Amino acid sequence: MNNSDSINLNENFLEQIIKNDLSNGLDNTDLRFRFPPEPNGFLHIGHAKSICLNFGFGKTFSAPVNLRFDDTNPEKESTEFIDAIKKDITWLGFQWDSECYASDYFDQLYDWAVMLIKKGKAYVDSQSQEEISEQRGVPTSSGKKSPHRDREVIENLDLFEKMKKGHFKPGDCVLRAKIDMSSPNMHMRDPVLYRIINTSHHRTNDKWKIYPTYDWAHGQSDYIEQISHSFCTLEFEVHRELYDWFLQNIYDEGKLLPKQREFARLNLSYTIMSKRKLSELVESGLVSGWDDPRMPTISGLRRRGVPASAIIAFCEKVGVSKRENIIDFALLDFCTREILNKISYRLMVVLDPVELIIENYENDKSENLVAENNPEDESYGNREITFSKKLFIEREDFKEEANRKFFRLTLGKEVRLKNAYIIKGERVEKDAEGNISKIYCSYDPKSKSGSGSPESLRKVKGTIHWVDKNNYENISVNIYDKLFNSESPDDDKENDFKDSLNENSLKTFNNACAEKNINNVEFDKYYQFQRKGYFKLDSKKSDKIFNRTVTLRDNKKF
RNA sequence: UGGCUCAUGGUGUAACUGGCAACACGUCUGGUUUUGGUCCAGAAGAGUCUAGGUUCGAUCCCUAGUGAGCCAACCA
Repeated sequence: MNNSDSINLNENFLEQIIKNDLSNGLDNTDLRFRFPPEPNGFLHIGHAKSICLNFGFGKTFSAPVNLRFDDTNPEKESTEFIDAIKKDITWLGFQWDSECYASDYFDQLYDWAVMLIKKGKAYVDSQSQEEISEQRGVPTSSGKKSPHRDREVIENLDLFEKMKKGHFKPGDCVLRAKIDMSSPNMHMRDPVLYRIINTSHHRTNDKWKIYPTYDWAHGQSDYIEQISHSFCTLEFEVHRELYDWFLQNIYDEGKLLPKQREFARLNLSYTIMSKRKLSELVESGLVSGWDDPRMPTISGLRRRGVPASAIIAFCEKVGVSKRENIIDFALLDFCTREILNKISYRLMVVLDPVELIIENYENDKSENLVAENNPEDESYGNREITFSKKLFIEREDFKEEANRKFFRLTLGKEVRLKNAYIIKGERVEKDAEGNISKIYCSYDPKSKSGSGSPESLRKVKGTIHWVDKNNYENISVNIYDKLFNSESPDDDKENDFKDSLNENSLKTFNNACAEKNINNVEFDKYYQFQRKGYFKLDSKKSDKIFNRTVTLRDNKKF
């Protein structure tokens, strides 16, 4: 039995719905799913949940999954987003069956609208948006009928034709379904099917002056593609009655009727998932772009160094239900570390260097030492690092005096230099401000790592990393922290979500010192800077800028 | 003056559809360890929102209440 095939021991309620339909006569070959993003922004981790869900069903039931762009609003959409979305889904490792666009169905949608008019189930309303909104009323009491509700079919047909041909300005009139102005469901109070928009569409250009609304386009697109199960998030639950009403009115005998079902969207602690708000961060320059490593976008996580497999594992662990939820970001970190621990190459890098001088080491001597590339996997092999009298160590790895919980370098105590020798702190030198500028130590020449000597086997209380001062490379390192201070910035109705932005979410170390092997790093590989966390090259262009993906798990107690 | 949905350890999901609540993250102990990582062993933490009801038996079914979310864009 293959582990990866046995992850989902418990099936979620959506899978139960599918299986139930199957046992009630639906043929397995009728199964078809879809992922329907609007191309008005980049995909985020919440979309990843939906992608894993739909494409996951595609895999478990051997059914096709369409990628459908819900491009019904040219004022907000663009091809830039289409390309980004396709890239992200591909990177996650999923393949769609057909690449579809709601805009491909505009002609069919128009014909169906005409059909509804002829059946007396749709009419052109020439009132203002304000008037329509006012008549719709409030959920707690019934609405009022539009004065145009009972226009003749011929007049409606003529008006709708003119809307299409551009005889009217935006806002002059809309096409509405004639349903029930007293329904307790606001979406059934004569919803709008078409509105006039004078904006060129990224795919149909200037062909259309009228565009279908979400409600009129989505279910019908599902129907055209013969999607068996249309899964969406909870906020669309109240749309379902309308979804079904439309389908009943256009449905052909013998064809499959798509079924909409809803699940709870994903929320991650200390970040936001609203595309509108993410877009605001990008446009205001508060982050460097949609792929800023602090963003919860798929592209941001990718740039930060989170592998696709970690995102998928995360989505599996999160589960699917109808409960409002806030997932602890620690779960994402866990999934990331679990993967990275196994696949990352180890290197030694000192982020905040202070000089260490070994007093009893020969002045001009230099030696080559051996280090493992990945203690989790021998096949990663070893590498050579150089060692000499002067080194850099991490500033925070030394304290003149420390309690016994401090396992690093102090005066008079021994500590091991990773892959090298055991040293003892002797004295420090300080600058005019009192900051430590040099640390002097002595080493035990017989304690060389891997030598097998009794001295090398001696137990010392700690091991620290280091870099040879005579042979290192200078790099820049971006350290990230959570983007927001509030656990749930989306939920704060009182304050602007930007008020809780964490000003310290990015800290850059420009003087980090890395062992020379840093020159061999590859863009598509993952690295661990030992004791400092997992790191990823920021871009293909620069080989000197690294982003910290996540820290190592930390149990220190001092 | 409404409709729909949800309610299980700190967090997220389970519970063979009625048989005294399981898994993961997190937390805490201890062991191993040349990364305070990994790995290994173990612990604490909910009696399932409340009140009734059905039943031999309720997390599960029913009723009422409470709390939370969604719905009044020509956004999706």
